[in-house]
Amino acid sequence: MAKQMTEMLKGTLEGIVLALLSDQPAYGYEITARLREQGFADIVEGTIYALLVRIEQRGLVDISKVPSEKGPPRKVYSLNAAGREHLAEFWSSWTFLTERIEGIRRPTIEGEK
Amino acid sequence: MAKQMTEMLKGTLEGIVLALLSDQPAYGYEITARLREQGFADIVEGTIYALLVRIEQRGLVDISKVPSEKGPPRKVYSLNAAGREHLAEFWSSWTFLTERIEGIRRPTIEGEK
DNA sequence: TTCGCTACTCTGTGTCGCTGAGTACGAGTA
DNA sequence: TACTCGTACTCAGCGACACAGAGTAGCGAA
Repeated sequence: MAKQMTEMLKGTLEGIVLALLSDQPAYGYEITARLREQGFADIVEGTIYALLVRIEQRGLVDISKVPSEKGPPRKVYSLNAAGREHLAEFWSSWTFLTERIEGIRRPTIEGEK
Repeated sequence: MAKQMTEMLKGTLEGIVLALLSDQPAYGYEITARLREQGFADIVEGTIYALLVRIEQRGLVDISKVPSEKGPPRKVYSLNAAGREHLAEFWSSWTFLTERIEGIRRPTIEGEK
């Protein structure tokens, strides 16, 4: 899906993961898998884990270790109050951006195609 | 509009500028002004010029110098064939991303708000 | 024992937007 | 003349983020 995607994901991937976590708690490997199902086929595992470390250090999530039947223990992340607030800000920024871009796209629709 | 915006603009700002240029040729200062009008109030001039240098080096735009009544000569950028193709790819990536994100947002709408 | 899946960690790299300062030109004003 | 103001572009350095790629570790099946 091209290198453009890599750049576009900067900033939005974090919001996407927070949104997933707001639906229900999850651990890294699971999040990666879920993203792949949802169409982000070439998301890199390392990227997700790094992102999770980041949002943990910022205090947006709570963590609990849960033993796994298969493999090492899971670090389960759940969104806390700060995380929900951050997510709300993300949605507001995202809405702002999409509205502007649609505004720019509109007059151009004839042009491309 | 927060630091989130800075990250979100990565990758998309280039598409936005290409879209503006596909509407009509323009020079740096003008593009900056136009973006500000359209709501991107705190876009930094230096960012736009750097971006223009980049897309020039990638051969997405043609350039002509036009004398200005007020100030230094203008570097007018116009989208060429490669640029239009790149723009089309941008729209396709953008559409992909917005669709996924809306798909994730939907089940969460109750949650935030 | 080896293979494969689960699950997480870590170091280094490139790209991008921002910061902040600088250059340069012309017109109006004191 | 000297000053300021608006136009127009340049540049060095910084921080944040996604990716590349390799490594560690646990478990079950062939």
